[in-house]
Amino acid sequence: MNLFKQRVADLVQSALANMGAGEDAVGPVLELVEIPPDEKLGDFAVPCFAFARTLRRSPVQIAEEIVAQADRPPWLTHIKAVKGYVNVKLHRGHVAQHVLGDILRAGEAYGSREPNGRTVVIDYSSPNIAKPFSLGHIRSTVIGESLARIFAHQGYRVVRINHLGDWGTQFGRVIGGYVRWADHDRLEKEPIKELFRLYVKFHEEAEKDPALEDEARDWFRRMEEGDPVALALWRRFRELSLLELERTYARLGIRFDDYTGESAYNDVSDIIEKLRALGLLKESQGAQVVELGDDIPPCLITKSDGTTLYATRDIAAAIRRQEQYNFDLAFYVVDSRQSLHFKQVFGVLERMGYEWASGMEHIPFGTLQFGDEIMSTRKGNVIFLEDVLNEAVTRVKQIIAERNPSLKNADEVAEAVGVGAVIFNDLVHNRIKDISFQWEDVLNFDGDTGPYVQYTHARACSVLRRADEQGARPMSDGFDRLEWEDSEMRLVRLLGRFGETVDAAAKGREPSTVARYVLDLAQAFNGFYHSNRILGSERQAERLALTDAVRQVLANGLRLLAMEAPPEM
RNA sequence: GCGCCUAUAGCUCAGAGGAUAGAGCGCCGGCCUCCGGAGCCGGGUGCGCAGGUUCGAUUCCUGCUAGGCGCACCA
Repeated sequence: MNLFKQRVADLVQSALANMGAGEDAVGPVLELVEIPPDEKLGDFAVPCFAFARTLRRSPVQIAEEIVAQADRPPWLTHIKAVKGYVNVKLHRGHVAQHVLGDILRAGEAYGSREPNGRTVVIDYSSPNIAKPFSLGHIRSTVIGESLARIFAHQGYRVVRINHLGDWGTQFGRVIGGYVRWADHDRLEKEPIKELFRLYVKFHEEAEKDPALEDEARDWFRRMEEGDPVALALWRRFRELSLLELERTYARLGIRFDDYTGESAYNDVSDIIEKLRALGLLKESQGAQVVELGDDIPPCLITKSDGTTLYATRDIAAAIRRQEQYNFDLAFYVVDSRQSLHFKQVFGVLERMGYEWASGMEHIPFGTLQFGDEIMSTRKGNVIFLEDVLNEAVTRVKQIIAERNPSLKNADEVAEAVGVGAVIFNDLVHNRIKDISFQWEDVLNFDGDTGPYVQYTHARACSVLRRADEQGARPMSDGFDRLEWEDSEMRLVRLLGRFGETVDAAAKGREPSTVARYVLDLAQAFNGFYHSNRILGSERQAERLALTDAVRQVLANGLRLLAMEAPPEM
């Protein structure tokens, strides 16, 4: 639809020029073009209030003059001045031909852009290993993956990075717990759960006996110094955890390109040397810091005991990523509570003189809350992602058994729909808002949910399948020669907005824009479906084409959300 | 104390300066021997408060109120 939007802008622009108001006087019209609130008014509208000052006439008059001055090209059927707006209706056949033709031609690539030669590296998910993958991690994981798909669709080369939390004092605690209380049988059978138990127990005991924290710090110091005993334990924990993690990612349809974790950056002496050489490093209370001006607190580079901090490793990681991938943009899909941390990291990189630091961006998201409490791994107050996925899949299986017992691949479909429900429930929310996790929301599949969208897609597939069985063929060309009805055009217009929806999602780094769009499209199609006959109608061929276009765009949208689109469910 | 984020319908949330502010959940009432009822249609009280910018503010700015979060050796 951008094509038509541009045409409308050009039309009005040249009408204004005829009236003696060139672009230098009134500015670009394109930015003003909008979609009227009521479709009866037209496809596009240009408000004329902004021209009133320079033209020294009322908006109502200006709109009328524009209408009088404007050309009447064949793609336009109606141009009218209403209360200071210029309202334009497009030739329905031209629009349908443009939109449906594009969808048919592009298929999976509909709504995408040509490769732009730019690279974006996206750091997301990045769980602490040796802790279970809790529900708290799902936001970063699904938002990051969706952004990866959206940016790939926008023509970027995307590098998916999982910056594993495989280093740090939490391993000191796990080792501390391991040497005291390990259940070796259980460690073999349920490694993650056992390691987690040790971690939680250690944390609880340390609240009673603060000396334990010193012991944990000591274990971590030994790791950093290369102590073979500490490292062997650490390596085992890491391997066990990674196996579990990869199984979960497989369920979510995610494959990372780079699993370089924090442990790769435990030697940051070169960074520290560079900071010192640049004169950025200052000593403060025994620690080394970089000062960042009056607005934000200094960034801590090393602790007083000489060990490194998260920020230091993030700085090292950023430099390595730039060297390895030569990125234009680097996203960090991380909890909004860490925004100060990223300001500090980016600030240090800028002060180090790295121009590419301007392409670094923290993509914050709100906290997932459970009831009134924030989920805290330390307190053991967590819900495991696997449990949520399993509950959702079980619920889907029940529904399939009730309503579609003859479905083939029922288990596979239940997995796609159950997992999709969980993903969608997260992505449909604006990412910056806090989400309160409710079982009844995740396990409800009516209304604005993933299964609703998938169901609509399956329904469209079902219609097309039946048509095929009857030998009915969708129309494939010549859409411009038809008279299109209101209800059909409503769908065509919506289909035509998919590309700009993906643009907006990319620009705002906001997957929920796509989630909202697929809901709108599903809703519009279901409305159409219930009030219009497709098969057996006089308009069967064009409505089948419309159905196929809806199927395609829903599938494309779901894919950008990292969801499956099963043809039956 | 300083800083960041949030405030829209009973609840969960859309609305990135424009014409009567929209969905879903829940509640009530409907849906054709026919393409999938995880569906469709109907029913409504709302932009936290006060200023400002603008032809026009739910949207931008300032202040206030309320909630959440962060602020040196955790990540």
